[in-house]
Amino acid sequence: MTASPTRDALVDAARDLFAERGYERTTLSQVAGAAGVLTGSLYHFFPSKSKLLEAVLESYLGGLDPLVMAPAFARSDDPVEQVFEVLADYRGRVLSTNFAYRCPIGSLALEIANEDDRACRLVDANFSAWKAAIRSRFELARKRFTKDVDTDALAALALTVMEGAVMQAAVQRSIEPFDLSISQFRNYVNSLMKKGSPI
Amino acid sequence: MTASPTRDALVDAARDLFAERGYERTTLSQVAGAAGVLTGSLYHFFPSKSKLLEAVLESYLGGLDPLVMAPAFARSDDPVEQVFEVLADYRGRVLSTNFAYRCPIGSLALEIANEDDRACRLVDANFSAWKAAIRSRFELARKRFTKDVDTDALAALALTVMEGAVMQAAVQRSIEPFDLSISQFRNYVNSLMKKGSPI
DNA sequence: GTCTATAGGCCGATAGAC
DNA sequence: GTCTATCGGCCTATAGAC
Repeated sequence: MTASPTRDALVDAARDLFAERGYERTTLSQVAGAAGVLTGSLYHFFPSKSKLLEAVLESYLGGLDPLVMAPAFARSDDPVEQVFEVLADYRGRVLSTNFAYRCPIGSLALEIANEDDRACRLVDANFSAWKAAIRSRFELARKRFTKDVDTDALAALALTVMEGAVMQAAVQRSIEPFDLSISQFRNYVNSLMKKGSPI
Repeated sequence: MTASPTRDALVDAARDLFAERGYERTTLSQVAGAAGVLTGSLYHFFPSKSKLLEAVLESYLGGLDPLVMAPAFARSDDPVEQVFEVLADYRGRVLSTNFAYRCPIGSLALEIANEDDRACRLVDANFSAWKAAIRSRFELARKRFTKDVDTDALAALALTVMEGAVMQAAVQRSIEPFDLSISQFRNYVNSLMKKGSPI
């Protein structure tokens, strides 16, 4: 809401700590400390830990297009390939964190489901926006599919595959299950496309 | 290890509470209370909360075949259909819990990753056993696939799809993203099989 | 093996000076 | 808006009687 450097620093710190350690394990004094203030100041901006979580989820929503989609889309002119560039970026996050990466939205989703309705709705908004961005790519490629493709279902599967693949890579501390899953998804998308217009 | 009614009750209670509320949100007095004892007794069997978590994950491992795979496998003689019966059971859990169901192993995976090495390895063991059971079904159907199918990759994708689909259903409080994802997975598996031997 | 009782610490949140 | 100081509570874990 308000543009305040302290507020921004608090949200940034909370976002990083929630992603690294989870919501419940992160204490407000850790958040305040990482932002360079004390908890008294934190409560000036956020009346509760839960409201801070909502601000973090809103920040993810705002960062989706500029930080997740746009950089991947920029690396290819082929809309279908753009989808796989997004997935390739997740692969890069898994590797660059030495398999510590977990999707922060997915992790929060499972941690707070049935506990925090407002936050859950914001997770839903993040998922919906993610799928809408991916779906738009498949829509652009509609002419190259052999049949009428359900781009809604394809986008849901893309998110499903990303979440499941990232989760398995983290547990196994190996990129193998990620690559196996994505390669199968690619096979499937290829199977839907006319020959001569491979991805 | 030791067969003790109290110990069993503690593990059962912990399993249910961890699944419902997560590991961090569950307190040991809740676990003890649900098992009908006090925390002093809990510490007779488990020297720490982390060791109780390990016992829970071992109990999931022991329950995988009799509770997850066998009932689904029993409903069909077709090994490929058996895979989809397993997924259908997850669908049933999502619906019967009014969308509160989240895969307890996947939830623990994301909650404890990078926090508890021993527990993480047990999550890995659960995932590996799940994939091995599914892979064995695809192996039994090997003759019906058109090409040499990578059953390892297919099993990894099956777990990926289950985890991602269950997660989305919980967030969206709707079965739609689950069904969309599974229907796409079924399309893919069908596309790998010889015509005249559909699932 | 189960109990009572409690240690010791950290947490979310608040009050109020500046 | 940021600080100091602290409340009240709950947590994991322990000690020791029975």
